[in-house]
Amino acid sequence: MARTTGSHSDITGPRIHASALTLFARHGYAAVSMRKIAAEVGVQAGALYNYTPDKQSLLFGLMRAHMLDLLAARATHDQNAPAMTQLEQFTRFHIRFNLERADAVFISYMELRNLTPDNFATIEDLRRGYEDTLETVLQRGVASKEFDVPDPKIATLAVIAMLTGVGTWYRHDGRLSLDQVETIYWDMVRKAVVSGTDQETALSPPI
Amino acid sequence: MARTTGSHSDITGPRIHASALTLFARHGYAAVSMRKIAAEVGVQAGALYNYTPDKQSLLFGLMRAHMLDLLAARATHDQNAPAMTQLEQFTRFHIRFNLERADAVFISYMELRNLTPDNFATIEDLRRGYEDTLETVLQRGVASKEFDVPDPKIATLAVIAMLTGVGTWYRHDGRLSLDQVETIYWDMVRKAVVSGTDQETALSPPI
DNA sequence: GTCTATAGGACGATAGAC
DNA sequence: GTCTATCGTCCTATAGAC
Repeated sequence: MARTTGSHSDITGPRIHASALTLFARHGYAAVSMRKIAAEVGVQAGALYNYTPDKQSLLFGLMRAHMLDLLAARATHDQNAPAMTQLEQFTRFHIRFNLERADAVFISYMELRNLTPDNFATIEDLRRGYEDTLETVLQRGVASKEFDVPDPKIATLAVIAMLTGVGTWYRHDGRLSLDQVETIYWDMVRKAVVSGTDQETALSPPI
Repeated sequence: MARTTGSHSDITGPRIHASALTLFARHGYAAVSMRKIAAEVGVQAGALYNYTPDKQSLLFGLMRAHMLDLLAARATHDQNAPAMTQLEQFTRFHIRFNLERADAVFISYMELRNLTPDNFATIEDLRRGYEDTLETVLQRGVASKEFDVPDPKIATLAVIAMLTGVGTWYRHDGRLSLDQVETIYWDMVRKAVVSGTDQETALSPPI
């Protein structure tokens, strides 16, 4: 340690991404300077430009990598299981995956407005692809009569918003284990999409 | 119009708040300079300091005013109605109020990290006060057996996250009216907090 | 690949004229 | 109450030495 010059390409790149991720999540993209990222990594600001053409590309790269990770993990799930099984899997997966990557999730939501239009469109496409995997499950559950939702698209957005919200309050040293949290949310998600108890269910009467 | 100097205290103050609200929501607090706010208002940057001691106070004032508005509107609701009635009222109120103030809602959530610690604590207290009004409804509904939720605190956060999420996609010229959206969400909220249909309800067995 | 140095500009906030 | 002018600082990105 304590060397002040030399070649470090193998480790500097990942360290830049890790530091940028943490700092962007904590203070916001616009509030974090390239100098601060460099200081966290332990290099001078100019050295960052060996790894990224500019600050915008650094943000976009972090968000894109996160979305691709999310889609890749989601793609491993069985898409032929019963809709109820798939919905539980999605619920538990979304909570757990997002809590494990709280910084990336936070950035991918909060910093959308700091993307250039092209980059924004790319991230939005990826996000919509993820949402579509849930919407498909809900549609199939409606078709099989496992679920009863008046509007699968809105139900998709509602479920994802509810689950993503866990990230705003969950603490690993809190009173509930991750599994308990998953179970509580799964209970609410399941009830929300199945048939109601016939009290004032005025929506989507059977045709 | 087109006068370049003079006294405008009656209108400049509100215009500064309105411009700051819009710009902060669109680009983020850190990305908006005092010069840009001044340009939007139609004054020079120095003039802003007749109305706010600094940029931080401007942000804090917007967030505080929004939270006080929210709490004042919520305080007008009947707190002795049946829990089911109160929950429907909260659901529709939260969606409608937040959609009518999309910029303020967005800022009050996204810019928390740009508040000084003292200001952050103040806003957090106000936010918790609002959440408590819903948690109280859920607790009363559990006591009266109208609701069946294993953890009212988590259900509170889950419901609020789900409802606030409407702001990320709702457009006034979209395919659904505000009332339709409220009804769809109320259907999901109601079902999520009442008793399930006895399939795998392993949580909180009756004592 | 990292350094130092710097170009060229924007930033928050203040001072003093009117 | 608003203006012009400015202080001192910070910014992104680049150039050239090693």
